[in-house]
Amino acid sequence: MVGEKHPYKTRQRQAVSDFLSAHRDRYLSVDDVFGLMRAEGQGVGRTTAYRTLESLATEGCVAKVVAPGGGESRYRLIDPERRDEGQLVCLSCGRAIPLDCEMLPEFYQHVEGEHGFKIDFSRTVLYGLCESCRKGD
Amino acid sequence: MVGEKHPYKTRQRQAVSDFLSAHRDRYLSVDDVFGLMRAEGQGVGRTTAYRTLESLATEGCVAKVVAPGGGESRYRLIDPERRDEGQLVCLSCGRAIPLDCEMLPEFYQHVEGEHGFKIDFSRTVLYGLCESCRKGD
DNA sequence: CTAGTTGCAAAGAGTTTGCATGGCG
DNA sequence: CGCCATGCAAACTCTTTGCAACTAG
Repeated sequence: MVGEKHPYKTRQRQAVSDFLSAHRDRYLSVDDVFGLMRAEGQGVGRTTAYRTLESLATEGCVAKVVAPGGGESRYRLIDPERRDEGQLVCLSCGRAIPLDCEMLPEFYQHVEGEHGFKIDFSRTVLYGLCESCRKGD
Repeated sequence: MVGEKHPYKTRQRQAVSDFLSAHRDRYLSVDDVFGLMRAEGQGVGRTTAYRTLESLATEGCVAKVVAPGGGESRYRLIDPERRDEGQLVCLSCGRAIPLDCEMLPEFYQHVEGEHGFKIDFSRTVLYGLCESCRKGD
């Protein structure tokens, strides 16, 4: 299970963790989690979905970001195996693509050093169009 | 006036444009616009404030940015004179800061050329901690 | 048994929509 | 005059909170 820092291990918390784990390539809204889990017969209350996702985000297991236009928050399990900085999300297909790029820390440090702003990449998403959507559309 | 693509030129639209123009250095919430304009005797309806700001953002004259938790949106007139593409938002104080940085287009082009992903900076916000919050906290 | 967890219902903040009125061209 | 813009009130969306019932340890 993902967030071990909790006193109680409940069915709901386990189920949300498993669900996130099964959808690592997407940022999911609370309603995605609520609705899809219910459809799979692994339902949890909406309030519980909010609380569990929020708590996993605070623990640092989950990246929480806001949708491009505003509106709902979205969550994605952080992969501890990879240096999980830099997430690209395609505005067309919605897929999250990890950006493994040597220029990223450079950019990161430049903004911190020259502009005094420390970017938090677990809260930041670069929105745009992925390669296949640019060709397809 | 800022957004010339509209059939009618109304007092309200003019007033909102002028107001944004007089506060180019700040990101304003709808309530800032609504409240401050009213205080100055240049009031517009709240609905009109929403509609005008949204329309200016769609036209590309105005940058729209959402608060870290997904709270209110904030708007700022884009300065065509500057490389005005990056939007920083502080996770602690919520302040939005324009990023005028020569490295930004470089980074942008690198990600497009080398990683095949075309970042849309009008939809992207970099979240993190601003200078004063890093010192203060 | 005790403290943390759940989930319904209600409250809350921010935003959008329906619709009658008013103003631009 | 026709069409679009305005603005009030109501509806809507997303999220948080109150609270009684439940459950892991």
